[in-house]
Amino acid sequence: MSNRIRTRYAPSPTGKMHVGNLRTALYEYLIAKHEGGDFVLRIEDTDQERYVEGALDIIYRTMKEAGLEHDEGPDKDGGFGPYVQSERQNSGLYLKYAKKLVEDGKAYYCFCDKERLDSLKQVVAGKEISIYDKHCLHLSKEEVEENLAKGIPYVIRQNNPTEGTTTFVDEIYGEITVNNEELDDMILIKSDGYPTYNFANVIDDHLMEITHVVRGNEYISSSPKYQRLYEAFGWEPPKYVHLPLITDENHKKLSKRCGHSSFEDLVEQGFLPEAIVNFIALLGWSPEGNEEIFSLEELVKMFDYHHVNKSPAVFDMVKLRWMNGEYIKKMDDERFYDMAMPYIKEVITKDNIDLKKILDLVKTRIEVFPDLKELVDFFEELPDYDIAMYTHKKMKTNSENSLEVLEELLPILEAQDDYSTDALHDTIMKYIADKGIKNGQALWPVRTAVSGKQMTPGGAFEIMEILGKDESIARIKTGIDKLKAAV
RNA sequence: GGCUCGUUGGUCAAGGGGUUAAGACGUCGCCCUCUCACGGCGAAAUCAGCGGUUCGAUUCCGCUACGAGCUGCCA
Repeated sequence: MSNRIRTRYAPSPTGKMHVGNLRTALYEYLIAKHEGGDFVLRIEDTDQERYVEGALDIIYRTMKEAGLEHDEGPDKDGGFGPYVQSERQNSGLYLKYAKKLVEDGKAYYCFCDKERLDSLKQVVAGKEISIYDKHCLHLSKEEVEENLAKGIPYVIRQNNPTEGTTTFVDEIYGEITVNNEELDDMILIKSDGYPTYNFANVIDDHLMEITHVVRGNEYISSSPKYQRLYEAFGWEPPKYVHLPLITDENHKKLSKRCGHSSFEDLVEQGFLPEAIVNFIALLGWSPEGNEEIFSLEELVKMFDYHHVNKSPAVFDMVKLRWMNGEYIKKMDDERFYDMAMPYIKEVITKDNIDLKKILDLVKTRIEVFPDLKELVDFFEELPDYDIAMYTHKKMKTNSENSLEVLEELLPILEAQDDYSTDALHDTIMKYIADKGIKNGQALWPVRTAVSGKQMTPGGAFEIMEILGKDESIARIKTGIDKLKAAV
């Protein structure tokens, strides 16, 4: 075997891609690419019951969007195919290896039916558990042959010792030892002839020469059994890298219900793939310096799995939002316009307005695209605002002096045709200087009149430029009317 | 219940016998400013608890508590 590093991402086609799985895929990719190795995609579809139509497309699409390009996979033969377990199964591959274990006494046929298995179950602490009692291990070779000949459904189970201990080494958690009496005789081949994940994964990882098995923490307690499988075959076990769990804010496993458990959900909520990737890379791992914003290429350069954390990490949406905002701010304008346009069109339907200028205003003010809608809706239509908004202590404005300013400014603005930000700036600042007032005393009422909002992206000049002369004047007149009616 | 793993501010985390216990998000304050942001500056906030080892434990060991995972013919 060569020293070339090979990792694999081995999802089941059962639906959307969970962020925990995506992080696993990411780390597998990073481990391989950091060393110039191979990243393999293998589809584990041995459970036909859970197969979901279209799930395969989701896997391909998600990996593509996340930038995790695989070197080998169902669509890219690298000489270790097939890369789909159901196809591998067709050649009788798994059964062949299972039979080899049977011959060596490391596995055995089991003909126990559901009723007998159920009778083995017991309820402990409110949970149903069952440990197989090795009943069929004691069948004679003749009895087994006879049952097989009769066509009685069977499974093949691993034959684990009941004494002694089994130890395996995890790159993150170190040496882990368990008593063999804890090892259940897990099923290797199901009665439908398909292998279980537990078995197929060992066979395929070995056959595909996977050097680093990276997977979630939940497999750690099964690993001693895999270890025994490798030993039974006389194969060298891979390096194990078990990753800490990602939890929700309540420290519970991320569930489908929380709305941000899958890559798809996140994208739908307006998050950028590269921000998601960047964020999850930092869940359970941290680089050496103080930087936190990294491209995939940079992650490849810096990633070192030896620094992966042992403890679970909370998936913090607030920080993800911040990070997404950072990506938006750095995004080049064209891509930003493209991505933001569908959202702004939801709230602004008039066509005599420069949407790109509005988007420029909003770029540093949103963390996620849908945020922009409520920021810019006033461009579409002046809200029916309360004139209390004209009163601002710090600006030293109130209804009376706001009305005065607007009435004085109205003819000046009506006389002006150049509504560029610069021109507006010059004329209004001149008015302010001549009158000898603070900037805010004029600018606050004007901004309020043209926007009808307390807070706006951009100031009075920018808003008026975008609105244009007619609409600006109309809104100022509306402001004057509102104020007159109240004074 | 059993087994396994984990526990540094609210969150992500660095550090690993002697440190003022990094940094980031968030929070709060100040500056900038026509508002909101951006940007800049600053502050509050952490070693789960108890024992042990040691001149000295956040760091090593043990126990407890809490959390999580596994205990499927799911992966």
